[in-house]
Amino acid sequence: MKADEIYEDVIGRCTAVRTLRAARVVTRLYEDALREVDLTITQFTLLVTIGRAKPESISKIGEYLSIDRTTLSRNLKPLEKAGFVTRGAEGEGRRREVRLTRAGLTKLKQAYPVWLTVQNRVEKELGGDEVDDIAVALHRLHSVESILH
Amino acid sequence: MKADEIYEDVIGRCTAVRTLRAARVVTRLYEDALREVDLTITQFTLLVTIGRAKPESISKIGEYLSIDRTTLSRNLKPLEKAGFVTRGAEGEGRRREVRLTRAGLTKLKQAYPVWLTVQNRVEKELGGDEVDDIAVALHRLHSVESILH
DNA sequence: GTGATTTTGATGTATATGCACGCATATGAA
DNA sequence: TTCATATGCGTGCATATACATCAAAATCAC
Repeated sequence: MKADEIYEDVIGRCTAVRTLRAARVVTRLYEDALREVDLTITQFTLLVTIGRAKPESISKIGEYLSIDRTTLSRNLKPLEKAGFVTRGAEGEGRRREVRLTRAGLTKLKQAYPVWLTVQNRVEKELGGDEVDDIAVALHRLHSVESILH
Repeated sequence: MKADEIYEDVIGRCTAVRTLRAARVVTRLYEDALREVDLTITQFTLLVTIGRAKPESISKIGEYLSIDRTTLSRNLKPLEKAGFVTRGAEGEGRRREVRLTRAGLTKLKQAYPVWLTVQNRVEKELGGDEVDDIAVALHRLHSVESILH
């Protein structure tokens, strides 16, 4: 196969190229804003997910966000250190409940308006319908993983 | 604002949550396959981009892929070490042309069928139209960055 | 041509990501 | 009960990501 044909094919339709590039762009937009409240977008997401789900294990968080548990094990450390999240004591069995602390909730409430500003800006620029399309498409993509495995 | 309202709002429509989750899923799909030829999806993408664009600087690669030049500076190291990519000699000015070597092209040709298999599988599972929607939506998203900055 | 500005690049630091692996725990089978 | 299997967790390792900062080079203004 000609090299040029490979280049055009991959650049022309690789889903990974597009998705990863989009992820970089989106990450930068949200991180730019959230820096003001000293949170990364992942940390913000984790605070929300933990507050909402009160997960009985980090593995559960991982299922929802499609993050490997070993990654989460490390992602939680800055949040624990900052006192935004607590985990069940080490001794009580293997499963360790994850909980949002009062300080974590305070931080979340402080970060929410910042998130809202970026979110609204992104939706406005993309157009509501388009955001819906992305939502549907990405949700579908999320489901694909289990199908393929 | 009630905590529950924050949770539902963010989980319900955060573009970053959706995009990053999609990126993790997609990354895993492609990396699973490409492991066979000992490349990450980013490395594969870089080989294609460099081969095609023959970029006169890493900054140019970054523009196309929306990757920070400092990130690229490091991402290229494994590829240089493996002999897939060369850079203009250190002495000849600040800009250093990036080129795909013969070994890099060989590796790319070896990896292409592997990529093709995943790509076709993903497109089949998502459906062609849907992939187009994603493409359009993500391309639009890519443009947003410059609008907002 | 010289000086100011911009562009380009690399390193320090910190987070994010996940695989391989080993360990602890919980569950089920006999 | 005891052994085998499932599940849950953390560390070692490697890559990915980008900001702040410093240094070098290129470009522009005059």
